Amino acid sequence: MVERADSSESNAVLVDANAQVESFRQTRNNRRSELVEDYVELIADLLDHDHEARQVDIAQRLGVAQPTVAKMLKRLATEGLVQQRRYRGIFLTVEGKNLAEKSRERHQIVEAFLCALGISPETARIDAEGIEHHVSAETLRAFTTFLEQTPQKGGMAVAATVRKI
Amino acid sequence: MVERADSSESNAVLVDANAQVESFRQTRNNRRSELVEDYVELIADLLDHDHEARQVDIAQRLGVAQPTVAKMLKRLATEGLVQQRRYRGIFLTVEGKNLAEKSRERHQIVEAFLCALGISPETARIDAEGIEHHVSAETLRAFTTFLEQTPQKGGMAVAATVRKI
DNA sequence: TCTTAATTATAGCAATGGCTATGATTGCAC
DNA sequence: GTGCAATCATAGCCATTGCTATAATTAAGA
Repeated sequence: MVERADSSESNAVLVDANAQVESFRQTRNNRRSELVEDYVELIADLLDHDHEARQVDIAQRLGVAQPTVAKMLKRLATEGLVQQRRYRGIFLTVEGKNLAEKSRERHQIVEAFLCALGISPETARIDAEGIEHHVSAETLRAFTTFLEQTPQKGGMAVAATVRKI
Repeated sequence: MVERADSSESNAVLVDANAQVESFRQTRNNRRSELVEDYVELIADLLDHDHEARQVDIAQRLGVAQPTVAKMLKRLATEGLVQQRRYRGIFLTVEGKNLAEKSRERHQIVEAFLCALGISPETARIDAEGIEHHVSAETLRAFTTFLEQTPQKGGMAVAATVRKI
């Protein structure tokens, strides 16, 4: 190891390296599962609403091309989350349904929480879409607690949002 | 367009498709800039602390291999965010410093906000690392407002965190 | 000075997530 | 039943972000 400027030369404080690397690793892991969660959540919504989930609709809602969806669905099928019959719609397996339900609940809590903070519904919707995948169980509990403690704004929002489907 | 089950057959409510696609697009955009922000923020921290930022240190803190860092630094250099001299440390350009400062501030507000909600410091650190990149200006303002309104917990946390460097 | 350890650069590979273009299939309408 | 429009499958491309292995360069110490 080459000698270098000692930290005592600076009054700057740095987060512990081991802790920081853990944060980055966790975040990279979350990033990898984000897409999967988005898909199953969207498929569940479409199934509830239209009683079927077609590739074209998924593609249109995600804003990507249909072959992109086809490729991802293959992956989800090999992971046992969806069941696809050629030229038929997509269906969720039990495991897929469980993941979808978990993701949807978390998504709605995050979105309701942001609304309860006074953030506009549009911004809350956009930000929740990105934030939801990085919210740990502990943070989700804190959000829920906050919502319960502010019924004047949050309570109704949760009720309205959680009961959306 | 093939006729399909009408939505009136279900009491499920679906978010407007145009709005939803916008959320997903925004999130994909955010994901693309996440890494850049992580790098410049980390480089700024290392420069403040050690007066130099070496590839090996960046790699160690991010938990990735050194060639991964080398490749990314090339990209940051072509984007005008860092200046690298072969076999020398990395330095931030003015533009890089600005981005780093913005990212760092946002990061610290998010982390302090989570702490103020009663979330443990470890969890707050991990979750903030993932959440920060998906927090819009409006949401950041809401977080700041919340921190100012809860000085008993949040105020000190912000002060301590924001003044960390 | 000269060796050597640390650091950086580069080559090449894999997985992921996009895309366009095009062919295969299905199912409704006639 | 047949044809056509919609949908899905597949091929092949690109960019990104990770990796290992290895070469090149720097700088510290003997």
